[in-house]
Amino acid sequence: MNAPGDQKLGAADIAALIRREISKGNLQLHDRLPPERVLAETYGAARGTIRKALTRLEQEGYVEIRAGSGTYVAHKPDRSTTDAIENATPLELMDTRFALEPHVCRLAVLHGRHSDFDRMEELCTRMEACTEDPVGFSEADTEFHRALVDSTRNGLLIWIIDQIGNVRSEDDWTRMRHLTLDAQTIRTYNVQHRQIMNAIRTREPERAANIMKEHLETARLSLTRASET
Amino acid sequence: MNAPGDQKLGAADIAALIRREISKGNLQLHDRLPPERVLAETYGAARGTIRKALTRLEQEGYVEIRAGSGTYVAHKPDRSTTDAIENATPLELMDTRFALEPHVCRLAVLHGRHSDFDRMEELCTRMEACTEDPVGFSEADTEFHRALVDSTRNGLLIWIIDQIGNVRSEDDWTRMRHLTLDAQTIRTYNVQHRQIMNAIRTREPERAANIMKEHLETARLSLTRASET
DNA sequence: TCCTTTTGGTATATTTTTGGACTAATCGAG
DNA sequence: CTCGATTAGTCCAAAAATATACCAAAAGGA
Repeated sequence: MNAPGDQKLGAADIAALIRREISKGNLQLHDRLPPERVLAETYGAARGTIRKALTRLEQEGYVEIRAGSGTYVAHKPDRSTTDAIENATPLELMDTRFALEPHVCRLAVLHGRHSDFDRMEELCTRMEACTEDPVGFSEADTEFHRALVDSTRNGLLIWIIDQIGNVRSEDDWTRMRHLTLDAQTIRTYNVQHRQIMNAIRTREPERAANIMKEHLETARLSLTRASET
Repeated sequence: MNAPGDQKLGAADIAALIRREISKGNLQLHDRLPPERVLAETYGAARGTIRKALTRLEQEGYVEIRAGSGTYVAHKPDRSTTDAIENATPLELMDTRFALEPHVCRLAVLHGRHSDFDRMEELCTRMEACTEDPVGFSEADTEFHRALVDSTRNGLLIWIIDQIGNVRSEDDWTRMRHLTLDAQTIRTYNVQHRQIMNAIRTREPERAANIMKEHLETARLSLTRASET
């Protein structure tokens, strides 16, 4: 494990290593870490050094030291961005989109500008030319939803949906999605996209939101149908 | 990256390299960077040069130099996560909650368990005891909304709302929020929370969502009223 | 229960490491 | 050539790390 090139580790280094193990989740809440004397050996340092590192981690709230008993993890791992999103199941993603996108439509009505809408209709046109090209359609579709949320001018929403979109563009999800994309489904989507655009143009927030819900419902059906195959 | 053909690096170059490592996150907060003598060797420069670079980085606030101890990173890497959320305005947060929380209610009806609902009602009781204690109420309120989203069992949603909640617990936002929390407002909130709970208990997703919308509308009004003061 | 082992807590003398400061020689471009 | 930056040394003092010993609380087995 310890390669020959292991340099000397100071208390700060060891603290950083353990802190990272905890943040990463390798050491979970209430886990007991090895005795100081063992840690000393594994890290190749003296016990006093380990002790300094642990004392520091205790002050930072990462661990709790109980005399005679041991040292215990006392800190929840940070759920990192990537973890939360990468571990999300397709259904979780779907539910999240169900929460966000209809309201995004409402906000688009409120805050969107003509130039935003022009761009979105341009993408609609592009999608309509892709009836026989699922991959091309999928790309344009992602861009469309991205443009939609952009038009809300809400940086937080944009960021959230961007994160979600990053997953959607990979893995099984994409593959599964492409399976469901026959010409008929694409035509349905295109109609819905146009309807959404019209509702936004005519400043009808609730109608836009409702069509988006239908749109997502259609997508969810395709998804479950595909996963049953 | 630094191929054998590394030409002579000046103090400014080395400072730039290290600065970049820190910004990129390869060197994280509290990490100790190698001793000056080692850096001198790895960068192929004399110790005095390294020293100049480090001194400069210290003045810029990237590192902290402790005599006899070492040089430590004292700068958080730019994280898009925290940036997007920390720069969010209260109104953006509000719109995002408007998107998420009503749908969270629907999902709570679908996926929540009795134990979840018990916990939420316990929090309702706690809030009702805080009519004259805005701070206590606020804490319980945050926990309530957290418990609500927990009951959806959707890790992605939980993470998103967790992130948003972390901001909400700080800064002007909290201060502004407390200003708006007179006893009357708290009573209104409590009634709404109870109504939401009832709708979830009786498995009425749309009713729960609608009451949550009202609840958020109330909160938004309080907010705008406060910001006009 | 009692006894042993394990574990953290403390103390201390010693050695090593590390940054701080200074200097003279060297290199490079204007 | 001159001027600035760089280099390659040296010595210093503070900080950290080591090695060792002993104590007290907790845990576990007989």
